[in-house]
Amino acid sequence: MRQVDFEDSPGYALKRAQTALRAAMDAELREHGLSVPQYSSLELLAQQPGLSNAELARGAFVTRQAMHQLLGGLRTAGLVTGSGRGRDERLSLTPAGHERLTGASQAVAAVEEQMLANFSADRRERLLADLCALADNLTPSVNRS
Amino acid sequence: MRQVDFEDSPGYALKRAQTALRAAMDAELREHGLSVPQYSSLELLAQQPGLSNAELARGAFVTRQAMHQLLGGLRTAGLVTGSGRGRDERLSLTPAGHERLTGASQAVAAVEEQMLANFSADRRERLLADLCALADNLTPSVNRS
DNA sequence: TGACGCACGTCAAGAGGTTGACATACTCCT
DNA sequence: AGGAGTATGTCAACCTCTTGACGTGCGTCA
Repeated sequence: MRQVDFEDSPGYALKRAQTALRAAMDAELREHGLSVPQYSSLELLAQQPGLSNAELARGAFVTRQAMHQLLGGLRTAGLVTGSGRGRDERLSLTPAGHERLTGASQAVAAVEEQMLANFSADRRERLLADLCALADNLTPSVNRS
Repeated sequence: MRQVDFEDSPGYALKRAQTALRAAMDAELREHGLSVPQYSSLELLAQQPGLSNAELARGAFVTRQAMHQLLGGLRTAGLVTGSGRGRDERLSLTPAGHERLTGASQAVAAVEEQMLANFSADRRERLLADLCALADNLTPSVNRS
């Protein structure tokens, strides 16, 4: 039972790679007490403090609603805090959030390194550019500010 | 508000591309009355008739249980049928299943073509190989039969 | 042959996400 | 200034997939 030919489908390969990455990240992050979406939110907030709920949701590729309840968990865990009320609340990481993130971030970096094993710097750069091109080709409606 | 630097993360780019592809496929397949997992199952079965529930589940990157109930829908829709009982049931597409798939398959091919717009044959081939390498690097435990 | 391990099919329960809806606030356009 | 369109926060209901568990059939090894 070997693959036939749909392995040649870029869509299938994309899904396969993403699924594998997700599983690997999930396994590593579990030891840090974080889920993948939680980690993503923390990383996003660390690099772009002051984001709102909706902005964070877009960055993590989930709906506002999903991010809303996800943030609830991160708040009660003391990893994320926010200043401002309602619509213009600006979110940021707590010291505990930063600390938790550093460990998790290293673990994720290790996973990415494993994923890119044997990839030269050139190849990595080219792959990154290609992936961005794929996404851009599929979302032409995005406004160019 | 432009991306900072985590856009350089291959993991993030991968997720972004996969999310965009999923959304585009979902929009196209909706017009054919199929969800993405349903289409994936049909495509898988068309290329590898005689698969079992569990094999199909692995190919579609979901659990046996999810595939089980997914198949329920496809069966009642008359798109999939099976011969054999219980454990060694062999699944295959009905004529209606094949017909439904051909239309959907064209739509998906169009989406993939859009995704790969401006990609030369060389670049496509290289990208495909790279994606497979990513997945393989993350799943070293896979047996080589 | 009997026991162990393992994959499968399947049922039930739970977590996590999405869609839908509503009220509010900001922006643009006339 | 006013009104339409749009983005946001938030509540509720729903849906899909996962995790957990159970019984069963098949292979392997002592």
